[in-house]
Amino acid sequence: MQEGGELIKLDYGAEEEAFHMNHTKRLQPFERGNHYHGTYEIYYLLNGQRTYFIRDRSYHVLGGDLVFINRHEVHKSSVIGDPRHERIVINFREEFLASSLTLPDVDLMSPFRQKSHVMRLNLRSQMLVNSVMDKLTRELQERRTGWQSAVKLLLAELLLFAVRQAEEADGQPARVDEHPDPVHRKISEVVRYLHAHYSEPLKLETLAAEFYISPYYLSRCFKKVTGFTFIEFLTLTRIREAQLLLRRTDRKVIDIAQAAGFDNIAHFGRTFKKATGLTPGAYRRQKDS
DNA sequence: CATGCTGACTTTGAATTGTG
DNA sequence: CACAATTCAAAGTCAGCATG
Repeated sequence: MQEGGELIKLDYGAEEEAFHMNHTKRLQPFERGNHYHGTYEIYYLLNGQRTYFIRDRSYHVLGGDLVFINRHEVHKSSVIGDPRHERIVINFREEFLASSLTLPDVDLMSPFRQKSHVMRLNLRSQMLVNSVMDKLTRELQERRTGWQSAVKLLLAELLLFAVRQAEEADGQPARVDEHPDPVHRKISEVVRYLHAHYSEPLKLETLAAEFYISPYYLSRCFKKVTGFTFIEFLTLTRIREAQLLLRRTDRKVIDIAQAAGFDNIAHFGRTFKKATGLTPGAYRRQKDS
């Protein structure tokens, strides 16, 4: 991972903390490897342009766009054209707001559940977001009395803004374009296919045949777009489904393994433990995260 | 750009044995 | 009985290098 060209980097708190903000300006190409986590993420691109892969498609993100990524959603940003860009990333946990702020008339988390992950803002809205970001930065830097409350309130303000913005945009769809690169579109199709068929036996070769491309090419393009290898992605999808079923149902582990696409329990257990650190049974008994 | 080959590496499945 | 761990060979994947 290249680190050159960073001009501003403000980090507050470790990854595990409830709230985390990072403002970075880059001149050199930079790829943050694919990942997913239990925190909500707000990505604000101040200028430049990026490709952002989220869940099953690539977005062409421009300066002034706000991106909302739900917990556990797979995402990865990468270069498109000019590598220079400036961006703010905010991560926070559910409890951060929920534990101290109850707003009965609005659901602040709704922006994370929208159909489109990217919100394109007009200049006026961008100014508003900029000012909230500035205030957040200042609070985090100066840490004056009550700064933690101030951060919560500012985050709530940002989210409330997004909720309203989403409502307005509902009328006139300010659609964010599908990614221009045909390879990205193709891989989006493949990912959607995987999301629909993970419970069946799948291998690269048949998948490639399904989409009329060579397995070699598919393997490479898939990695380039999603940041995951084919197997990594497929396993991730299956494990997450299994986790869901373990949490939400009381079906037997064997059935769940089957439903998630593992036709071999031994292999399922092994893979599950590697991915989550727990055996399926232990995971079910824990029931947090 | 799309593809093919190769060899190192990882994943998978069946059988078996262990645990509560 | 339901689940977990281990072992081992076969099957599958993937990065690097090569090609039209």
